[in-house]
Formats: sequence, C-alpha cells, structure tokens
Amino acid sequence: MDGRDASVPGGVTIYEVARRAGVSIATVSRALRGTGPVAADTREKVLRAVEELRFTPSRAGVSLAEGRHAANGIVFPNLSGPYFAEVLIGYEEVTSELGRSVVILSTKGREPVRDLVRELAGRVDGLAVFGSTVPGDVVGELVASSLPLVLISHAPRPGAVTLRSENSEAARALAIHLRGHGHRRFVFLGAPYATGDDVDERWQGVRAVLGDAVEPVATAEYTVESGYQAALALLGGAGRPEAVICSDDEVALGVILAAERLGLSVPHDVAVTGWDDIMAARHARPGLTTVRQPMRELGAQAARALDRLIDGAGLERSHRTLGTELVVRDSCGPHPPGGQ
Amino acid sequence: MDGRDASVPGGVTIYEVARRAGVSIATVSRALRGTGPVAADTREKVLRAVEELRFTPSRAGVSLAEGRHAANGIVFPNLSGPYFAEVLIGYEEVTSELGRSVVILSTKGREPVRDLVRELAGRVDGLAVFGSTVPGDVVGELVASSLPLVLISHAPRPGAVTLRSENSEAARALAIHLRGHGHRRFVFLGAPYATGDDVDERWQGVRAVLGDAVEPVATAEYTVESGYQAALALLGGAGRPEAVICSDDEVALGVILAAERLGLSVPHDVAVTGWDDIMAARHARPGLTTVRQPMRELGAQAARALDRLIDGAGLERSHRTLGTELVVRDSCGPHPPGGQ
DNA sequence: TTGTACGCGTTATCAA
DNA sequence: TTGATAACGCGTACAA
Repeated sequence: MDGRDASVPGGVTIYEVARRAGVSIATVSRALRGTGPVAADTREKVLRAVEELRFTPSRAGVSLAEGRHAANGIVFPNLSGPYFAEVLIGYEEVTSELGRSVVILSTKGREPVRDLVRELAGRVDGLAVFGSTVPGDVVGELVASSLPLVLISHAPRPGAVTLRSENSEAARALAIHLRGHGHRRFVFLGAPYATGDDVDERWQGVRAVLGDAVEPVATAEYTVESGYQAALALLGGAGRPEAVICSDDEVALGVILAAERLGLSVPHDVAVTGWDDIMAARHARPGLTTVRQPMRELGAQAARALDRLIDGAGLERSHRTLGTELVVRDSCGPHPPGGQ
Repeated sequence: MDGRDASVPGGVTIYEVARRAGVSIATVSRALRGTGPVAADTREKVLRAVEELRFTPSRAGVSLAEGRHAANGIVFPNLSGPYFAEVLIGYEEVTSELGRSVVILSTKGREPVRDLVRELAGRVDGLAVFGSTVPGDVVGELVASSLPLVLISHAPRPGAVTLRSENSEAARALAIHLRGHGHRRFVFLGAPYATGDDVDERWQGVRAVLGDAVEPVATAEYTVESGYQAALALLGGAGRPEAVICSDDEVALGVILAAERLGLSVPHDVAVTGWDDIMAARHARPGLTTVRQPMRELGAQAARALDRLIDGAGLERSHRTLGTELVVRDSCGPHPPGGQ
C-alpha cells in the first residue's frame, strides 16, 4: 500500500491497476463503471487492485474521453453579504446532487473579467451568471457560444435562459402599504445601477405607485456601510423623508444604524424598509419590513435549469419568475396590536 | 463567425485553428502560450484564426498534457453563516490571483462524504479542508495521498499543513475580562463537539480561568436559531447564569434575541459574549463583545500555503496560528464612560 | 522558425 | 467475457 493519489501529477493510472489485476485496462474500466460484462471473479480482482493502489480515475482523462467536465460554474460579484451566499447554497446543493462539481468565480475588483469568464467557461459544462456581474458584451459572447447558460436575476434575453424573483408587484404592494401608514415623502435609497436589473424593477414599481413623492438616492454599494453613510447625510440634514425604501436589506440595516446614531427613532421619526429578508432582517430592532425573496430556491432552480439545458432536454421555458412575499414587521410604521 | 465554444463537447479544436491559419498545431500552441519562437506575421495569422473561431483550449486537454488542473478545492460544512463565507472569500481571491480556479464542496447533510471528497480530490491540484467537516479516516486518506493539503481551523497534524486562529489565550483574556465585571456564574454555550477543534480550545481556555464557575451547555448547531432555542431554556428557568460565553457570534446573537424575548436586559440581567466578530456583532444591540478572528486572512493564507505546497517550494512550516483580538463592546457588562 | 509525432489517462468500439 | 486499439485535445521534444 503506497499512498499515491490519482490526481493528475504522478497518480496511479489504470494501467497499473490492470497489470496488478492481471487484466486489460478495458476490463478495469468496465468493472469500475459497470458498463459491459465482467466475470464476477475478474471484478473481484480488479476491485482489490483498485483498493490496494488507491486508484481514482484521472478526472482530466475521464473528461477528455467522456467529452464532459461533470462540473458547472457560477459567476457572482462577491460573497460578502448573505444574498449571493444563499443563492450559492441552493446552487451548490442541487448541482452536487446531480453529480457535478461547482466551480466558482468572483468578479469583484478583478480585471480582465472576460478572460476569467472564458477560462471558467472552458472547464465546465454549463454556467450560471448573476446579472450585472459581467459586461454586456461578455454575456453576448457567452450567449453566442454553445455553452449552456442561465442568467440569474436577469431580464428575459433571447438565446438565454433567465431566472429572477418577482420585483414589480411586490414593490407596488410595498409602496401601497407604506402610503397606508400615512407617509408622504419617500426616498428610494440604493438607486439602480442598470436598467432592467432587480433594483431597477423595484424602483420602477415603487415609483409607479408613489410618483413624484419618491426620490431616488444612490449608494456607493448595496452594503450596510454604504447604507449607513448615505443615511447619515440623508437623515441628518433638512427635509428628512418620512420613509426610506431601500434597494435591499443590507442598505436598510445601514439606515437603521444611522438613524440610531442620529438619535432618530425607527419607525416613529423615519420608516425604513428593505428587500430580500436576510436573516438579520428578522433580528434587527425594530424588525425590518421587507420583501422575502426565495434566494436558495433561485440558486436551486438555476442549477436544475442548467442541468436540463446540458442534457438537452429540448428547449425549456426561457424565462421564469419566482414569487416573492411582503413581510411586514415594525420598521415601516406602527401597526395596531393584533393586526397584520 | 460561428458561435461555437471551446468547451469539451463539440468545441473548436486546435486543429481547426491550425488549418485556418495555415500552420501546424504546434505553432498555434506556441503562439498562444508564448512558449518558443513564432514569427510576428505567423502569430498574427494564428491570433486572427483564434478570434474568428472563438477558440479556447479545452481544459481537459490542457490538464492532461500539462499534468495539472490549475484548480484548487475547498471543503466546508455549509455556507449559511458569515464565517465560512468570509474564509471562502479570502481563499477564492488569492487562489484566483494565483491563476487557479476554485472548486467548492459542501458536506453538510450529504452522504458518502468520502466519495465526494475523492471526486473533488481528483480534479484539483490541492485541497483546503475545514477541520470537522470530514471524518477522520478520510482526512487520513488525504494525508496519506500525495495531494497537497491544508487543514483550516485544525490542530497540528503530522504530514499536513495546518492553520488556525489563536483560541486559548484569547479565551483566557475573555474570561478574565468577564470576571473583572464581577460575574460569578458562567455558562459556556455551544459546547465543543470534538476534542481539539476551535471551540474546544475556546472552552479549555475559558475553563482554565473560571474553573468550576463555568458550565458547558451544548447547542444543536452553531447557529442563531440554535443559540436562541438553547438560551430560552437556559435563561428562562431558575439558576440563570450571570454571563453566557458563546462558542461563536451566531449563537451569541441567538442568546441576545432570547433574552429580549424573555424580557431580560443584556448585559444588566445577563452578560453575553461571542466569537469571530462577524458584521452583525457590531450591529447588534447591545454591541456584542467578542473575539475578532481574521476570517478572510485565514482563507487567504490557506490558499497561499497550498500554492507553495503545490509548487513544491520545500517543506513549509507545518502549522501556523493567526492572531486574534478581544473586542469589548457592551454585551459583557457596563464599562465606565471613556474607558476601554 | 516551423512541423511531425508521441504522450497524457480515459472511454468505448470492435474482434476475438 | 476479454483484449487491442483508436479516439479525445493539447503540449512539447525533436527533427527539419
């Protein structure tokens, strides 16, 4: 028993197993994969040799011969907040269940994104890409290529399978709820970066209801820190809005922190809402009113769609929208006890 | 221009590029990799053909020829909390910078972990594995194999490179600080699962200072929810401890929630401390006293150590401990204004 | 400066 | 039931 591994460099090969078992490599392959007939005692010999040599087929050899990598990739901007991590959890779980490995790529602050994506594309059978993580032309290149592709949180796009959570209706419902609290002057904090992305849909939905009563204000990023900084300016000066509708929960948590810092009460002095329903939204004080988005399910469905695409099970529905749910807690305004 | 990709199945091959450019595959390879001499105009022709055909070398072919995967793996239990995600961020960043892809594997709730790890091991040049994610015999198998291996948050182990944050001293410092607040009856919530893991070191350090004054209490998991449930029982009954020292921040946040639910004030009625200094620790109310652990750095150093191991730059220090820092906020007890 | 040809580790076809 | 052997796509001595 020598402790060599079957990794590419200097690993045990199928030839050594074959020699040790006194058979040909074809027989070893058949015995291991269960393809084709193998006599019971022959199989025994082979399995023994495999065990003694600790043989694992070289993945590169298998990939080359099989014509597939048995791996899928996923591209996201970063993993700092809960959102992408949650989606990744769902994606990894399903992909792994389907017998494929998961290769990740974070694009945040990295330069030739095109090269990185190409490199990744070359080692997987399919790719899931978050909207807004990759320049449009690179997406175009991917779409043009024959590589199975799913775009997460992305608007419908011809030639690609897209997937996202519902934004517009939930945004309307949220705006209506806030107006019901009697708020009149709103700010949408975390203004959208790109037309058609998730945040843009939320903004459009909110504006459709509130019209000129809501003003968009940008943040540097969709993070707690950015929300905090933006809110210090927003809430500290004159003309403080009555309600701050945030692009997402992290920004909203930053606003709550800023309000506390400024000695303002949420929701009495200012109402705050988020989006996503990350875990901290429930734990925040006051509890954060938000829109729940099925983050893991988003990743899981992306993985399943990709699998179907790879297995070429016909053309599948090219766009899918997952349901969301308004979660009313205490940050949006006072509710009568026993009510909603 | 035909939109075929260079993925394994049916991709454009180097032969087609060579034919189109009117050269041999050797020249194409040289032109692309910069190995060996190529005439300027020849290179032009090759690059043009590459662009027109959208050629990307098949990763499987390259891996087989080069004898390396240009990919590293990482094994963790799950990605639910910030801890593993943060370490992963550091790991991915450095690994990517070093020109390698990152393949992830989550073991939580998955069954033949040994098979999954073997599968992963077969497609990477090196592996980072969190302590306690993989059965001991599987770790043994990995150590015995020739695959470069780094164990994160793991005790020193002959034959493997290990890496962890400092626990014992910080735990002592924390315990001493708490005793300084006048607390006398302690619970360590989130009792260790395994001897020698991070939490065990924390527990040992705390007990070394507090002796019989501290009692270990287990939680189902190291999560907010588990901490919450455990704390409901712990704080709701008789004999409530004066201070709850938690295995990590998430459990501690659960305790704070439970205290609030029970109408108890932190730190007045009960002091609470965590470990890790995740972002929510700062945002919690009261601010959570904790021990800061350099999570990203842990991942980054694991990646670098693995790289050195792979490039065979001699035997490197086989165990490394990263510094931690006691972060005193308000959850551990009242501090004089202007103090600490 | 360029091309031929072999090797990398598998899978799978086709004879035997 | 088994064994030669031809792909698979690429890198690279070695020869030209």
